[in-house]
Amino acid sequence: MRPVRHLPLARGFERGVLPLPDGIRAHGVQRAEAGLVPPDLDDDRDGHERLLQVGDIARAVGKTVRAIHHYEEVGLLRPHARSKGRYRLYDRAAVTRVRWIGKLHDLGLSLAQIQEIVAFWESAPSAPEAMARVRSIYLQKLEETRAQIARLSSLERELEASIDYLDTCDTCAPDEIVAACTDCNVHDRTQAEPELVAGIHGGNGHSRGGADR
Amino acid sequence: MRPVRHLPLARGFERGVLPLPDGIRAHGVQRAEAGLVPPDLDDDRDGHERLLQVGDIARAVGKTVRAIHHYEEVGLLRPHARSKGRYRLYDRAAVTRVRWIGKLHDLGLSLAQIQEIVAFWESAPSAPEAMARVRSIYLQKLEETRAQIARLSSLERELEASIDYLDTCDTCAPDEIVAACTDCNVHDRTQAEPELVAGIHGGNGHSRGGADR
DNA sequence: TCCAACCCTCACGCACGCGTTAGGGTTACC
DNA sequence: GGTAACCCTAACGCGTGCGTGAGGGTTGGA
Repeated sequence: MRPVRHLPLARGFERGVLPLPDGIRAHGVQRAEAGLVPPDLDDDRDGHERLLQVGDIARAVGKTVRAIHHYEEVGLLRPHARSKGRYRLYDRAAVTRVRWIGKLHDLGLSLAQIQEIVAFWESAPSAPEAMARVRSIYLQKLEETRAQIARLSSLERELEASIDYLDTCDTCAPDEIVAACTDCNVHDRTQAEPELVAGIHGGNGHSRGGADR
Repeated sequence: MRPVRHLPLARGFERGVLPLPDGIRAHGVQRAEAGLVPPDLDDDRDGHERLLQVGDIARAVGKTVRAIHHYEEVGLLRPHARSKGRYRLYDRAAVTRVRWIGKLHDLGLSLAQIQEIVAFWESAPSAPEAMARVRSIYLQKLEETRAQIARLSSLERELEASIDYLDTCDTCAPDEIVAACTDCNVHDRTQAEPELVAGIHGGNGHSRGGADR
């Protein structure tokens, strides 16, 4: 049983399932007005591409400056040039690159794995070979993604069933104690309790009289 | 920009995207003949439920013993009893419980968040209230799960498009150098390069002649 | 010339979910 | 009573993907 790669869940909903105690709040989301690149960033009148600073990239893709730096540290990205003061300067391909990194990451690849792709690409002997390799990786990811969608769809159905089931609890006596849920009788006996409901009670030791074999 | 909860990807496919060098192999998967509980584990002739050891639970749900211990450490699970020699003994509800934990975890809840649910449940003043709470959590998760499915489906389409696109590369001259891909002309010019393809080349510094503003 | 807003390079920190020794008892069958 | 297969507690380790200072330089407009 091995560590398992993960796909990101709905961003922004992950801070806790019960209300946070007062004073403990997830802190602000940086000033990422994502998607916007300074309006005059297209081309210079000399036809030169105007270069972007790291903050521009970060804002354009909705990541932090630190993240961009980190991608560079692990060999996923390199600035096109440096200013005299050693500021990193990027061309617009860098934006595409960082978005690409984000998507592969969303697909469950670790940064190290993405780096493998980059390294392979850059050292590939011939173009068709490189493309074939990438294609096969994408093909595998496609399968995995479909499998993941299937798993999530299954969980989706379980959630729906559980929610339906829990709806019935409204009719339970309002002063009923939770311990009684174990053998509650307000539910339709023909339909088994969903696992997502059954798991809540039971399995935590105190079911019935203790036994010592 | 905050840490992001993750959903597990296809289990078992996450070991690396390029072939592993000889001798470096993902290590064995424990003897988890998952799903099987000793055949005579139902009930005792006395009507007593036969209790399970931690290893039985682990095998039944496909987790490691260490994981089961860990769930106990974080307050998600308690053995029904202990043997004279302090072995943990579980009833079968524990199997359901651990599966439940696994599913919620798959849905992107951290163990701490799951624990919040357990804690709330166990201290809830009334049954309908507890159920309502759980219901609302499930409802939220349902939405997030649907959003995640949508995101993955979108990535799925991107993968498909990219694979199609890369298919065309077969017709490229077999000795073409990868650097030439940047302005390759074997592809259908009417269709833009997918981002999953565009990100591979470019964005890594060496595009055209260096500039120093 | 001044200043706000950026950017630079270290480098340590952290959350999560267990893996992995290490050292030593327990069970149950033969 | 031997032994193989389990189980116990305690405690450190790790891989990932950045967050978060600290201390200090750079840019560019007013």
